[in-house]
Amino acid sequence: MRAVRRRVTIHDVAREAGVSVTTVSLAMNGKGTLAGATRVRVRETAERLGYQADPLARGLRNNPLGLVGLMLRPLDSLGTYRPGGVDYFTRLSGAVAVECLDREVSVMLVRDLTLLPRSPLTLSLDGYIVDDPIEDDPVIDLLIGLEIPFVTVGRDVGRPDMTAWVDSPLAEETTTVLDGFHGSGARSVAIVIGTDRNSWNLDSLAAYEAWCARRGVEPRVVRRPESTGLDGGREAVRELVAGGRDVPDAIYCLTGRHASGALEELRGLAVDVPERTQLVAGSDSEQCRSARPAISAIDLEPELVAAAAVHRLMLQLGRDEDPEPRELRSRLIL
Amino acid sequence: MRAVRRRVTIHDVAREAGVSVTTVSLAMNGKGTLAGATRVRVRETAERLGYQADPLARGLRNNPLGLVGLMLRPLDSLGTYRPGGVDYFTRLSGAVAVECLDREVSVMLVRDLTLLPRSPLTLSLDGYIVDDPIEDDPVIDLLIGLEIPFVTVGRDVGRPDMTAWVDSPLAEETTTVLDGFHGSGARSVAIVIGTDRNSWNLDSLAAYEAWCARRGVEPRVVRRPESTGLDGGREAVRELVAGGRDVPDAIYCLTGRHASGALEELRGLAVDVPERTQLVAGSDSEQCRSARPAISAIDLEPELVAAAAVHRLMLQLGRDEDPEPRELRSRLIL
DNA sequence: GTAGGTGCATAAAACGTTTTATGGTGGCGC
DNA sequence: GCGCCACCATAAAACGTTTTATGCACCTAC
Repeated sequence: MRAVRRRVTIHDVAREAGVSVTTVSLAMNGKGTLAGATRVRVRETAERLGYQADPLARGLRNNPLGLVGLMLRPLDSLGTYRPGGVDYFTRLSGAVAVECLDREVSVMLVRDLTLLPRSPLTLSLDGYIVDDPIEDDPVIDLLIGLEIPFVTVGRDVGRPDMTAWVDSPLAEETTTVLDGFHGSGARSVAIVIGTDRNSWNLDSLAAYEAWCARRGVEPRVVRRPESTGLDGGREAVRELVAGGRDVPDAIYCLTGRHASGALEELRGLAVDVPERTQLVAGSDSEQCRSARPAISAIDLEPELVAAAAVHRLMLQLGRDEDPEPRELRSRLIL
Repeated sequence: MRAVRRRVTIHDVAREAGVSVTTVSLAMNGKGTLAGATRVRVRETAERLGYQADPLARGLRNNPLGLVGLMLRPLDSLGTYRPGGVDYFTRLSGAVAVECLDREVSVMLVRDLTLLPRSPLTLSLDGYIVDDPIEDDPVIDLLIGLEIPFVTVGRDVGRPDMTAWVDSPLAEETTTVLDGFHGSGARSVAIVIGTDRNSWNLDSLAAYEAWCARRGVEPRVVRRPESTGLDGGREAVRELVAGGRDVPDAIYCLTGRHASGALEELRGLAVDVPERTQLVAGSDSEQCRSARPAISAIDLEPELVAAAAVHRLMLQLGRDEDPEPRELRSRLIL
């Protein structure tokens, strides 16, 4: 069972080159005051022997590991890492991995860091990408306390001074959807949002309320925990029409699962979608596409988000050079 | 920049509990001959201080890191890790990560291990999952040489004696698709496959040829490198009809990209799909779903594949207990 | 000739564990 | 009272690096 794992060590190189291990280390890392010739000779020897420093041993001395963590906070609060019909997270993690590969860095998916026992290595990583932190996220406190660099996707709304984040233009997206509703005649427009206090929910809600005020439309807001899924969507529709109130002309559900549940409930009420009531989801998923009729959704383009987030983190880690600004967008899928 | 990274070490626990570091180590790992009371006291102290052994330091002594690698060989040979419209890989890697999280193990995505420089840590991992190895895959040679445990998804067709693999029932899938074609009247049935020598291509081809022989149908096989994408699909159709040959009644394209290209070319030839010629893809992707008309595809259910592969690997690593057999299936999406 | 550099290389400590080999104590049989 | 064993605990070496502090040799200036 125990692997022999006999690698070429720094001692082998030192012996072969006739110098001390110190010299090898300095030569390989371009540090210290070594004669040019020595440096070259050592490097050639290392090359010849196929020497690569053991990252674990380096890591022991607080050197970077070439490994960053990705934390998907909504999945933490969802209580499951099996996101049925939530494409966003698999696409985001895939895209983050790809972006990092280009830079010789690897990615690990990491669960809520505040839960013990933590899986090993999590505190030894070079940095973190935290997707959709909640307000005053304790995970962020932990990272700050440990002085581990990080970038968030979506703001931590409790920390207005924090700048290390990237995000999609949520306000624009929301406005676009709502304008779309209005343009096709909808006058009573409802929004169904989750209960996690992250910027995705809060910024969307704020944009909705601002839009309503601008258009002189009465806001109709329903909240259901993200974890309620389809049932939550159904309940939301029931709440909207409770007490004999009108069925809205349009409903904007932030999550695909809520949208999917809402669609079922509307059909149960014999409401035609989209003829009588329009329905749009704030994030795309298989569930939306396979619903009948298919539910229009916003494609958050997690690939772009990932590229921006990784770039931002690599700048902090000193692994990317020029800060090349990237703009994020999103796109409505009909 | 340099983090202080002052964690609770084994020395802190030893001092606090009034014992030696050896004792702490033995107590935590359940080894050695310690008095029960001592063991309990040490563990309580450790718990109280929030001690968790540094995985890097443990790793130095050849202990497992709690980290496994995932290698997606088709992406290596595709030359890009940005698989446009290839859902399978993002879904698989997401699902593998999820399965591992349940076991307190993390996953890294790793590029072709035979390419230098290797990203750090890759040789220190506990094990690997290798997706769709090619025939006599050099990566497998490397893993065997280093005595690193691994499981493949899809067989290495050059190593019939190797048993550490899981796979979808490719032969069944192929037969189902072909029977479907035949049942709806298709008599001339073509297959478009890739050129990678992996079991996905080879087993599908073998099943196709067996089916043709059984049905007394003349095989029409076209090969195009996976990397040719849409263009390859178009070329494949042109090759099928070259020299004035009949347009097939049905075409089975293994990759979604080839299918997508084939669809375009068929439309260019004014062939109605699916009325005149049926088209099915061997793996599902966004591209298939968004094509007009949408292309039917096999859903390989990477989530199930991932569960099986991870379970298999964990058995090898001694982290899963009972070998609970899992069967894989797949499903046709229309 | 001595003091002070400069240029180059190295010994040894440190990082946080695990493991091997050794030590001490007390009880038991004779 | 001695030898032996069982029981428990520990010191020290080892893992493969990086870094700090030190050393040596030669040169230069006075």
